[in-house]
Amino acid sequence: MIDIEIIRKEPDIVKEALKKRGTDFNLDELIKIDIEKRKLIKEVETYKSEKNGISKLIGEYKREGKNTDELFRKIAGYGGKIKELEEKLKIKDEELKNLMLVLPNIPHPSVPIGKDESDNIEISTWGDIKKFDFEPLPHWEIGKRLDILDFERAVKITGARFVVYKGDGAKLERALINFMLDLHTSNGYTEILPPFIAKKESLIGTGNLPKFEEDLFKLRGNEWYLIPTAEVPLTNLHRDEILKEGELPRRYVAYTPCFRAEAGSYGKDVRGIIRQHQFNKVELMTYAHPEKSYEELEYLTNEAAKVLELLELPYRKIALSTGDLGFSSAKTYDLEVWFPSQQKYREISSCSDYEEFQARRARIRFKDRNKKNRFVHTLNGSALAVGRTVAAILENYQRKDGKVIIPKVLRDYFKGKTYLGE
RNA sequence: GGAGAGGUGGCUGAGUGGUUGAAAGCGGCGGUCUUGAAAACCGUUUUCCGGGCAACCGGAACGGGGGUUCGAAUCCCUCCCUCUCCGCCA
Repeated sequence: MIDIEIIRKEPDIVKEALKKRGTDFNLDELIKIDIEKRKLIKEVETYKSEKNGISKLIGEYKREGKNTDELFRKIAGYGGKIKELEEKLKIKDEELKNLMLVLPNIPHPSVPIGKDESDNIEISTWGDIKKFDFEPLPHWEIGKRLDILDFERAVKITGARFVVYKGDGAKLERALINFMLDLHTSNGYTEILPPFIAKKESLIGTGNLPKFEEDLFKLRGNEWYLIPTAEVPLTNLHRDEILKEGELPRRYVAYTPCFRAEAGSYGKDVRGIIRQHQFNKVELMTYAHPEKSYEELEYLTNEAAKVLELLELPYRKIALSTGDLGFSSAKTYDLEVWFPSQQKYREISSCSDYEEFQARRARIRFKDRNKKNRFVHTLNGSALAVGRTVAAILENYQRKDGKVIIPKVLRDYFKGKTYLGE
């Protein structure tokens, strides 16, 4: 949620932001409703104030044993009038809230303006793209050949877009999770193992609801959802809390599986483990001081990139354009890892600064030096999506003889073994 | 699944239908004292909304929603949640 004060005082900033995003949103309608709402508040509060005054007098008169008939005559009409106005106000208030919840965040000025992902800007690249003297196989072929990924049986158990990891495949997944957690916890992130189910309010807090319900797996009527990312429990860890200024930044890391309905992604990435209904991810999340927010975004993105560098996987860092930016985000960097079989970089991490957009929705504040309650800034980023990391390792570390080398930093987790599936 | 207890401010915990936004204690913050700290003492300390440059004024909130009443933390209804015991269980 953005600050309604900005809409009131500088609606053009918001309109400009919506235009940059290519979002169709009737801001004037929202402004109209806000004005009507405030008018109703004024009215109803005037009546209430008068009524409260008389009510208080009744109390005093009774205590002093005075006659209260006159006061009762005076107060008679107020109840109905107030009730009527309050009903109107409630409707207006709900209308306004519903609109505020589907209004996207304002992009940071540094975000490149563009209509979609084709306007994203490459910031940097890292690592040498390996030249193969043979045709590199896609990761699903390698997985099958080594007997570490089993798609057929996953279909039998559940259906499409699921996978069974087996033997060294399962071990690689587990090793990566441990490797990532070990790295981040030694760099100031506190490890959290949260619930993998979240309630509606939590998903409203992060911005997944009410707008993107179709992306989620819902359980038990309207109450529970499988988390689409650890961002949801991590951001709601401090929902409705007022933190101390000195406690910022608070940095958390969590491993969780992520569940996504992937509605509308039908022809995309149907093969392999790039796009699954369930995948593992290690997520970084920071509650930052507003003044340190963008510094923190760089720190967090670097932390994610470090994983790729230690795994010696070539990647590039891109800045998402306004047209590609997520609903809640003010600025996002994506890290994309090189996939030899596709001759393409593919997203493996997304690091975003939400500024106070989520904090406002989830009421996460801190008390500053002047004892004022202010909203924190929230940030998060994948570090990394584990399934995609497995895919990238299989493809980048494959050899002509069919063997796949285990990245050096993971060998300890494999008791010093050099190749997968042996 | 069965039985019971309870939801009040950062925490513990009082609360009579009428100056109770709420006693008291703890904690936090500021100060006095001290070389410094502790202790002691004094003061201060919920949040949101509307209006105002501001001082401030008004409204709202004692799990959520509804009701009774001129007036509800206090009475009634309903939903939710938490805890304890028994059963079952990783």
